[in-house]
Amino acid sequence: MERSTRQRTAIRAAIQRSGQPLLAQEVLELAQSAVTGLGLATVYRNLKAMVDDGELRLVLLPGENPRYELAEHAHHHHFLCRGCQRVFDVPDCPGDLRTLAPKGFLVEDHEVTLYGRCIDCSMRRPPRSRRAS
Amino acid sequence: MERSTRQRTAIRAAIQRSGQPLLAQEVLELAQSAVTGLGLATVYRNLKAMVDDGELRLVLLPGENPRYELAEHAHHHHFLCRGCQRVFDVPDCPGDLRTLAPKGFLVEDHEVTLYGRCIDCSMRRPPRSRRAS
DNA sequence: TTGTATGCAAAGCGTTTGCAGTGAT
DNA sequence: ATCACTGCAAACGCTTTGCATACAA
Repeated sequence: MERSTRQRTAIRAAIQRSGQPLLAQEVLELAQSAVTGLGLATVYRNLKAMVDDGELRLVLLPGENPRYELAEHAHHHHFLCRGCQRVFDVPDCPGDLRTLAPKGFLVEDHEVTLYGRCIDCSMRRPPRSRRAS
Repeated sequence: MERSTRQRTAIRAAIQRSGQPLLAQEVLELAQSAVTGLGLATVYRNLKAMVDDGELRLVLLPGENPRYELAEHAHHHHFLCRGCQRVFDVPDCPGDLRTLAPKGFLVEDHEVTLYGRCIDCSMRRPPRSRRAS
């Protein structure tokens, strides 16, 4: 049976309050303000359990360590800000990408990641150039 | 100055012959047939040097270890086969994805990964269902 | 001969696991 | 009183680095 602990409550609250996909390390830091002495292994174990429960979703971006977000939202993608390294939800989806694959290949899923500057960082220090995307 | 060694030659040849993005471990195994005693550290050092030279391109897919491919081709994406774990080039590109991002966000780049079954695996053992993509 | 490249082993980094002790039920 | 959960430390898988030797120039 699954028990309700201060640790799990703090971990859930940290992700809920942040509103963004978080790294395990970020979850630890946020949750430690509620539970001093919280250990990283506990964070990992709870994150894994919550993903298995379907409460959280694993957010995997190319070359990035795993992040975790609430599993509320439907199919969506992510935006990684090169200024602050934060990840934001992208509610839209380019739609059917099946036609991109070579003939005879079956496309079951797709993943789209956008890179650039979030609204905060684009106002703070605009990039000098931007490749077309 | 950069030297031409049996090791580097074998590493380059392995990637050229395979025609697919390869993991460091896969490069090692292929190149070892030409250079017995080849070490993994040498593979990593050469891959890194060749990426810096612009000869190779790093292929980062969500949740996957880095792969390496020849830097010949223009902008393209990748298809990861769930049957054989091999990665294939996807020559096409959905095009402009800038409009997907929230207002005020600057999109500089994008990455698209398709998941499914390659032509070999789709003929060998067709999947029972396929989500729309 | 010179100094980059190599192979091995050790170190790093993020994540997972073993274990004895803690605490929710 | 149970037994799942916790914290710590050790183990893991992949990648990088230190160091003495080998070899391309």
